[in-house]
Amino acid sequence: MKERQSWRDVRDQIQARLLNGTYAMGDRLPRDEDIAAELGCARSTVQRAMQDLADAGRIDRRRKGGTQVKHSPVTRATFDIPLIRAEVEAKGARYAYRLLSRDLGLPPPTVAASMELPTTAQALHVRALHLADTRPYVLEDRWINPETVPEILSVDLAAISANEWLVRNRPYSRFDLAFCALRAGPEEADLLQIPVGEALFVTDRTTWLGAASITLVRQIAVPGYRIATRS
Amino acid sequence: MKERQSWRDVRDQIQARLLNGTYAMGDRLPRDEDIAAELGCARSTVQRAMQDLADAGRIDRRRKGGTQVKHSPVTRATFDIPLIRAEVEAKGARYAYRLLSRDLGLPPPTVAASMELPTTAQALHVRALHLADTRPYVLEDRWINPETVPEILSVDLAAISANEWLVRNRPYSRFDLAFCALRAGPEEADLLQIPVGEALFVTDRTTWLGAASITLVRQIAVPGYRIATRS
DNA sequence: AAGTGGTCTAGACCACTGA
DNA sequence: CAGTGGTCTAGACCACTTG
Repeated sequence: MKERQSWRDVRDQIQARLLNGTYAMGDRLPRDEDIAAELGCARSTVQRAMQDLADAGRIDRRRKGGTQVKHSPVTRATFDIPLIRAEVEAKGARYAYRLLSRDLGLPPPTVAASMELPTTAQALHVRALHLADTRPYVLEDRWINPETVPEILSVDLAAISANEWLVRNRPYSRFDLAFCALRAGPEEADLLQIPVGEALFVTDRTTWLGAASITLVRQIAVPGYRIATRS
Repeated sequence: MKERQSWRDVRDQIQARLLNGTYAMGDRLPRDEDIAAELGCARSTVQRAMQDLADAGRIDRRRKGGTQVKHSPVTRATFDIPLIRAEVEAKGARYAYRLLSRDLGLPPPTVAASMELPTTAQALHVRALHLADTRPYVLEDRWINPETVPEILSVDLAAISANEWLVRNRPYSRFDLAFCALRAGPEEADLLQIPVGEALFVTDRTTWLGAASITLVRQIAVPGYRIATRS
């Protein structure tokens, strides 16, 4: 008779109560132990379910203070950011890559600051174009920290993209990511073969190995590019 | 002497091995039980740590198949999407809201399809402007399913934004979210008080209550808008 | 059929924090 | 200082998947 309950079942039951108003906004929920007794499972199962709801931003939990329904639930969304090669191939197109430039030099102050480089430190500046079926797809502008990744200086970046080399050879421990929109200037328009003034989707990323920056990259996608939560 | 280990400690130790090459790409890791014995903790602690690494897209786990280091780690990023009011106020600006239009009518086919509405079903169409210190900040174009949320028809949407009313009165159980970039046409330019052709950051969201759609909304932000992973 | 991850349980103790 | 969430442990059994 007694059904076995997974923590996901418990979470769904509690979520149903959040939705149907049994637990309304601002309410304090019963103690985990009481809910466990009511639902006929162990307290740790309730705890796991509650942790999930808290991670999703729907409840607040505090020791001694108990569990409360949030007044303004935060919307928290997770995106998978694929390798560009994988993304292109998933669309059934042929992936190609073209190195535009590769120079060792002094990065601009904003870049140096984002990567936490000394002001006198040089970095490897790489510009490249990713193509889908010979049509431009993403324009990439990257700085690489040669202190963290000295091997990169001897890699043939015309043969393999910096992105893929890094992913395969230098796993990161942490990264920052941001999205914004950018108006195409003459240079972007020329390289992406689009009219000046088109709206472009931009991804900025900095990756770190411990406290040391690995690379900072701006990827500029063609008009129409779109990124969605994974279903 | 024996330190107590949290699953986060265990995760960090395993991650260190992924970074320093002890476990290289494609390698198979020892069984959870062996790692637990080696690190001096319970198997469930290792299991929790491994689950976290798997969630982050760095390892693959299969029953009987064991745990393997991924060849192409997936980058998985989490964003907090705030209420616009909260976002504006967090920047120290005064939030205001202006209703532009409110009509019951037949949504265009793309909207009806996204919301899974019957082709003959009417929906509430709301257009509104969010302002920061009297300057336009976000332009919102929204369709609301009156089957799911009949009360919305009698709400004074000039007094409270549909967004906030929904958040406070009709929690969702699921949502889809997508980002893209859009070139400002004459209408957006006029309403946001910007030049035609500026690049705008667009957020599209559909929310659901169970299998029924609640609302579909497109939010168009002023130039310079940026969204970043939470640190 | 056997090996490995997935999860639950019961109990214990810890760590906050509000009264 | 007492109440509540946070986490660990040891053991058990389940579920998948590979050989």
